[in-house]
Amino acid sequence: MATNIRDVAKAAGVSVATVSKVLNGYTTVNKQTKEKVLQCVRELQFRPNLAARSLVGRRSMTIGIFLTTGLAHPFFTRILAGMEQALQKRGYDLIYLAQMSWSKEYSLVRHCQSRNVEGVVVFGFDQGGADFGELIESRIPAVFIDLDIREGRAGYISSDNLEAAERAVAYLAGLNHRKISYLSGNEYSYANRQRLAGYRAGLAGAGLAWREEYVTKGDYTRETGYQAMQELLALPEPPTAVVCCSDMSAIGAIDAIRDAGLSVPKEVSVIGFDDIELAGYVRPALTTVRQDMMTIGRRAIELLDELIVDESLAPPEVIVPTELVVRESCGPAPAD
Amino acid sequence: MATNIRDVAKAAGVSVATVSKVLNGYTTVNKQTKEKVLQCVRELQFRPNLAARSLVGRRSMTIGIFLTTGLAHPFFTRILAGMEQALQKRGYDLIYLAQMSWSKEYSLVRHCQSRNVEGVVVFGFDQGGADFGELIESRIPAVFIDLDIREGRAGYISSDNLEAAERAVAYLAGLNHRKISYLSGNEYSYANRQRLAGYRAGLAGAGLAWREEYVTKGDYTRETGYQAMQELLALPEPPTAVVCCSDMSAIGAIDAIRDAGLSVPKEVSVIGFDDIELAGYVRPALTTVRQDMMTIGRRAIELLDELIVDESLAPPEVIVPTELVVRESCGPAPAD
DNA sequence: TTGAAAGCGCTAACAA
DNA sequence: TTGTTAGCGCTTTCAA
Repeated sequence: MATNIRDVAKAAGVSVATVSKVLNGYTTVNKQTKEKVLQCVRELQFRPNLAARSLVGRRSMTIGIFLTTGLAHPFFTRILAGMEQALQKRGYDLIYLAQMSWSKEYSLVRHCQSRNVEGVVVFGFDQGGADFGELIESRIPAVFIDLDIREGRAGYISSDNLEAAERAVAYLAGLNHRKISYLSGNEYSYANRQRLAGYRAGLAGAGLAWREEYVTKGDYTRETGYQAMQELLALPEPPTAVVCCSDMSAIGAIDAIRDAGLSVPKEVSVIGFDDIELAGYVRPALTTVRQDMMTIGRRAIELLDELIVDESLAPPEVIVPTELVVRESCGPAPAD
Repeated sequence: MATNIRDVAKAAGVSVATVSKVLNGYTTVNKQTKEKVLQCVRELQFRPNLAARSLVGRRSMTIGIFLTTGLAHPFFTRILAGMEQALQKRGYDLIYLAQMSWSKEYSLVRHCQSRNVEGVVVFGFDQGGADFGELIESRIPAVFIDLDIREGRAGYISSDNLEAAERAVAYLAGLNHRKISYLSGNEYSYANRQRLAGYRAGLAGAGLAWREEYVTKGDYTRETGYQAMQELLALPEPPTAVVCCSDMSAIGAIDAIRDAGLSVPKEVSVIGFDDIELAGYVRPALTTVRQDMMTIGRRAIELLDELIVDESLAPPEVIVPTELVVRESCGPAPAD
């Protein structure tokens, strides 16, 4: 069986209370006693049982992560990798809340409580896709990724989508493009809405008019990217440049452009979004907006830790800068 | 605060013991009492506190996952996605054991015990890279992925690497290749060793001689793939076909072939391993061995569950079949 | 068929 | 400065 606090107490010749005090950093312990206890802890490789500890109201050092996107999300690994260092540094383990199914029956809050989760990271929800009222009310600290919820003890973190899209448009305008389109992602996605706003701002900044028909619908996938691009190309005045909501949709768009007998970037320039691994491998290599998902993951944990530690902390909002990665899919606007 | 068993007991007008019995499926409860209790549980959305439950020796419904590869591993997401369904179905949550650093101080066993983890899946270790003696001794159920440990309550699961490499060689031999090379991954990787053995078997099956110089060193990465291929091409009698230990190393090899002024598959055929997303996107698209990581993930959880539930179960060994995905990177051997 | 009570490993209030 | 003890939420033995 695992060693417990009584084994340590016995070995050190003190009471369990003393061991507990040493372990919890109380200063009212004699220095020598403390040393003795610490040594026994090391020798026995004692680790307090976290179930027992959290049962008495102490910290469980557990952070939950909750997703709907499913694990298949292209970013998930990078976010997790970013979280890893922060988790280790602050002593948390991450529990993947798999027992969910977003139904009436299921309560994320209950799940967290039953597991003594100290805080939760939520990722992959669209606006209006789920009701987080219960979570907010419960006052369980929460950090949302890519969803602008900021209330009670819940805050959020996301890339600077607005600025990124604006810059993408400006970059294209600098290449003399005047017919610039935006290939949308999921309509209710916060990130997509921000990008759309950035696109609009970029247009304005470049002195270009907003054209309803230049904004298509889609859902971030290659398939809808392909389809949307086809529609764009069928327009009386097709765009010469497209800002895409994701790299996958950009790849779909490029396929459509190619299938229409046109070339990228000669006749149409394409900018992706995300900079997934694929972006550098496809031909032409994608010029794209790089999202710093490692930083987002790391900061998410840091924010959550702050929310956990400080009950009265104002709900944070963190916007992480992006980077335009110039590769081969954009070129000067073709002469009319 | 969260509802507890006493709230339920009060609401149902029974004792906590009765509620507990209902919750744990005891049959010694009056049917009406049971109904009443169940209804209160639903209404209050009661979920037993798992910390308390596991403290009294009951199940924690927690499975740990432990990696050294780091999260960046290309398969990790797919494995996790495979695990997801099995976890949900069997009622487990997955805890990512982040507090590790493979040092003398750290004890995976203690970590598991302190978190009341019922079983652990281990992924990303090379043979001899770590000592799992303590884990085996502890009798904590464990399932290793891609590492052939089978002892006590620990078993493993992996792709059929041997058969896969053998088939790859046979495929190439069928294309009339007689100078077939193996581009190695990490020397101490179990998967790599199996593939090497498969390569050898394939050679034998095709009546080809083993040539020391046709087996290179590497570590699965694009960089070492590039380098190894360069060495191969510098040989007096360079191979006309290469079986690679991974898709990334295959991509590196293709780069090297191209940089040497040769073409794939015209002058050199290349087979990858894994079938990562990229494999279908590079030019030429990679012919490769597809590993079914979703199945590996799912089965890993299922195996672990069986080990947890049945104390005396023999340590399992599961080999998952692979599939040769034929794309564009292999062709007939060039005429001499 | 039900309930009272002990105890899992730990922390913290209180007493010594 | 140290130890005794109650109690966290739950399960389980034993008695009713």
